[in-house]
Amino acid sequence: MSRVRGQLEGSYDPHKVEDYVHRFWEENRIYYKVKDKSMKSKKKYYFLDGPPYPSSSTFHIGTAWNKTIKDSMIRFFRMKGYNVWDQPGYDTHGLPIEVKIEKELGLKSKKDILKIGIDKFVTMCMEFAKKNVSGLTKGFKDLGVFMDWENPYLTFKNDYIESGWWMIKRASEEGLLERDLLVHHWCPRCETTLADYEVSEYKEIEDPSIYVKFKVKGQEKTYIVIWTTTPWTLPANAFVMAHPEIEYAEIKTGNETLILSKIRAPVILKQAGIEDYTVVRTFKGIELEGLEYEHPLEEEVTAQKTLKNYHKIILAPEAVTEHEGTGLVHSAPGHGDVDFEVAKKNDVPIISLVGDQGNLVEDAGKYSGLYFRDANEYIIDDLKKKGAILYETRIKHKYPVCWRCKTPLLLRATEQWVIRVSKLRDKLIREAEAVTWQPEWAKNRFINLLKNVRDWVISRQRFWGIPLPIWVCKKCGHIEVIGSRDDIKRLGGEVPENLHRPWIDSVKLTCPKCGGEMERVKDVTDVWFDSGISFYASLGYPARKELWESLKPVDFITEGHDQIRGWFFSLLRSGVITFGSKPYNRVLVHGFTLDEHGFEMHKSLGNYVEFQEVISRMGRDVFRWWAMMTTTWEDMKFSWNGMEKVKRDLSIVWNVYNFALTYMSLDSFDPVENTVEKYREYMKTEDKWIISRLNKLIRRYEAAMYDMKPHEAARAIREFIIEDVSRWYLRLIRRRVWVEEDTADKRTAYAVLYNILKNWLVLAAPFIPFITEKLYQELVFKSGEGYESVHLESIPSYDNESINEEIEESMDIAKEIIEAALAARMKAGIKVRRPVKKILLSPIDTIIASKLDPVKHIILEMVNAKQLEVVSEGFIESQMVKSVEPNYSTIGPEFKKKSREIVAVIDEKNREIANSMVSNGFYIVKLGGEEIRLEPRHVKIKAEYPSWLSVEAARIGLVAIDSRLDEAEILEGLVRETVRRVQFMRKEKGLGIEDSIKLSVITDDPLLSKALNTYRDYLMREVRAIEITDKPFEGYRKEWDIDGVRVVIIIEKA
RNA sequence: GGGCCCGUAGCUCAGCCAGGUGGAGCACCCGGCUGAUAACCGGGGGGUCGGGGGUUCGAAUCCCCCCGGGCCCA
Repeated sequence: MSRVRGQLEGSYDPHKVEDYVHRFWEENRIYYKVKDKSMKSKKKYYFLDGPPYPSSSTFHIGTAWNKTIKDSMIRFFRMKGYNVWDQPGYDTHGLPIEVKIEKELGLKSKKDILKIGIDKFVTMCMEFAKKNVSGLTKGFKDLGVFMDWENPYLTFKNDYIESGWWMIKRASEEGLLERDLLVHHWCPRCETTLADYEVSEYKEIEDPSIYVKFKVKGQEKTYIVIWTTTPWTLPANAFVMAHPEIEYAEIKTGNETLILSKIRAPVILKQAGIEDYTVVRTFKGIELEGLEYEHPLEEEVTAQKTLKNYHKIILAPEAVTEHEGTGLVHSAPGHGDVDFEVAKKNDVPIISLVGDQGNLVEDAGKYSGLYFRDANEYIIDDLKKKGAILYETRIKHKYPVCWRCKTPLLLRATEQWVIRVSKLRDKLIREAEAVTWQPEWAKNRFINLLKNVRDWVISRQRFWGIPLPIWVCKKCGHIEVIGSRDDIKRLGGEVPENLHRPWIDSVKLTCPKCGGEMERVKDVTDVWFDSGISFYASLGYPARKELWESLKPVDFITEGHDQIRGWFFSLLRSGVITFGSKPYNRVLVHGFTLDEHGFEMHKSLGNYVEFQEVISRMGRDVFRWWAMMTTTWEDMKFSWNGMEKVKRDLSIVWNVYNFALTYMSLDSFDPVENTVEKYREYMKTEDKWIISRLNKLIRRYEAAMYDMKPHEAARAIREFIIEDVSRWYLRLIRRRVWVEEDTADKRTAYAVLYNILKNWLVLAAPFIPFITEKLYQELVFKSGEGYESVHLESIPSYDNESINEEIEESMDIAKEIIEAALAARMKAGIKVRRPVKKILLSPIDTIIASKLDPVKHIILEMVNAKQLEVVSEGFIESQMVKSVEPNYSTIGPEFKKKSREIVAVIDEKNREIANSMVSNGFYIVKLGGEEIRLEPRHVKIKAEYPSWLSVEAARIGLVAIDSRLDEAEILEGLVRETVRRVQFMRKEKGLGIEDSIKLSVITDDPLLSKALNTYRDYLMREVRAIEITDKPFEGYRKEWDIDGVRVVIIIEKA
């Protein structure tokens, strides 16, 4: 037989609960059972984890939020009957880990790495990643995240690398893969290119700022003026850029003519100390197109032999502004990104005159061998000698430096491998349009990014990453892109045990074209490559096809809004390259975690909070529920205060279940036997009401979860358990469950309470898995029903029939009336324990009166009144008593000496005067035979309710309490005061609620004696007394004062 | 410099999409209740709804500009 027999010890202690639940899950292998159940379903749900980067073994609060959102969603869909794919992942390659290892080993440059050996370096990177992966996994498990932690996808695994190769092969098959010369930031000390996202650090640095004259070809003493802060790029100058719309000026200074921006000219000339000049003419930049010039260093620089053929003005609005410079921009396509783009469009050769270590190359002629920044002074010197400098100064500005060694970077053209993603732009946009985004604005933001999509440079000159699967024939230059380990074998290569560098570097293939030896390109891929392919690579595709075939496409992903440009984009890009379609269907964007004031959390700012501290101060459920209640896609301001609130809420939840358990256990309530259906006919309004509320909750909750608004679901479950159950339903059924006898009414309350509490646990389980498990064990599983774990339950479906709008409306009205009536009682100074005779209600609408019937008993009990009377509109107001006060400021001046007597009359005949003023508008005072007419201006008319009527205005009308107490009410009040005191003493003595007592109440007060007599049975039942006397006996004795009446109470356990 | 998001009571946040007398919790003060009790309920004070302008009979809500914070890009 099943019956409730659970117990909760003490008050809510998150750590005790969570430790217990962790042990329970562990010992009973609950995760595996949940997973087994889920796997039996045919409804697939492919969730894909955005892999965190394991640069440390602990995580940020934001990461905890991220995983909590995922866990809650996964748990919901499992409990909804889906077969959820829940593999977590880690993004393990890349520079950040390389740097950590370099620091650990004290390495300063790329050369140092080569010195100790790539094999040793890469092995250490892998060990470092593994160590942190296991640390992070431990933390996520601790947070209660139910994912497949035994089988995470790790991007450094051979299988994963092989899946990556396949995509590059696909890109190559689609004609998207190319080797190209590209301008990128370069660190001359580390000897490597830096990806855009790595160029993030800037330093205040001093540089020359020079205005240089280039002589216009075929015109005497006429010059265009350019401005630069990097004189070392001048040897590589190819052309000059101008803006077609900007106004330029031709200016005569002495015997020279200068051409530059009209707006900038006065500023620059003033700086240069030239005051005597005339503006010959002004014109639009478009007129400058094609104007040829001579470079002042044509003789010094070897490369200028080629470049001089391109020296002319090219229109390039994207490169020119009027805010600084001269409106004419010197362009060195090998050392500037815009320059590079413009050069390509105009078929200008890309010539870079700086080598790997930052020294100018042979083609730089006179300057070859100089370090690029040192070359500045020599170049300026030469320009001066040639009279090519208009003006020279120095400026301080922000200049990008290497984030590792702080060396100033330079822009340089190098050969890189590129995937021509820009060719896929339209397809990317079309596919992105078909994705469901929450919130809506994320989609717009995403599409806008796609409109400006750029080609993808995938090669990096690094070590710890997926090696580029590209081999080049040393003999004929033929290129082979490898898509798998089998491809290596096919081309006569031997597959190394570890596919990373350096082992893969020594794999030689045989050229299928000429039979020559092929060598691998030394590069690895951009880190974004790794996580972007996770949608299929995590499943082992294409080596193993079935899994991806059966799971595709991804049903749900969620990450922070920085990943709109990051992972969401790289996934889509990879999806379109490989399969020509979007890899995911639904995206939920979440916010960032900021400090209490809305600023970024940073260890250096001192506002960083360790997640471990959150766990130890608040507990896992507290954090989870708090985080899940903040609007998912907005930034979350960290708040201890906010979590305190949630902790309190959880403590209320604990108390609610404790209440239920206490009484149900006491009465051996059998939840299997006593179902809600069985007691439907006994249900009172409050029962039907809470069931209606529950079904509405389920409806709202389910809609929110399917709509990817988990915060709405998390808030809804709070609202229900705190407001509807704890603050209302429980108060209403208290008296029903306190009854000692086994009544249908009590069983009905139990059946309903059990039902809503059990269902609530199931709904809340995805968010707060620990406390719900504990309470489920106590309330449900120990009662001999349900499943082994709450997480094996199914989300209940709602029943429209049970949603009863009429009852909910009635209850809302009842709440209003009760609230107003209690306020009215307070004004009258009558404690709730003392019954009152009557509540008067004067509703604003007759419909309200018609809805009172089902809730009348609730109103009467909560207000402790005997009667509820609906009165007509205006009735309560009509009870008002009018009175007047003399208005001295009018009486005095008008009546002078008679004033005193008139005031006396006003005082004496107050009511009469007031009524006359209201009905006639005046009052005649007879004073010593004289008739004096009092006008309204002489008095202040006041209207007040009589003292026995206490009135409170509510939205639904006026509510009043008739506070005149008869003896009957007084007696009853006295008994309730006595009951209260006995209960207090029982509690003090530590008696259980089921214990019976012997009771003595001794008093001299005749009224109390009478009360005790009259309500003897009631008193005995309330305090579970089996005997009552007015004689003293040995027991727990206490003297009390009940509103001035002395009474001695003695109790003893029977 | 550009795009997107956020700004509401001392604090944390609903309300904004769909315009109609600004809400909740915490904290503070006052009162009550009492076998959920280190809990709970009621009342009170507390607001230029970031600032300014516009649309409208009416704006926290819609539009524009500015300020502060966040993300992404240049």
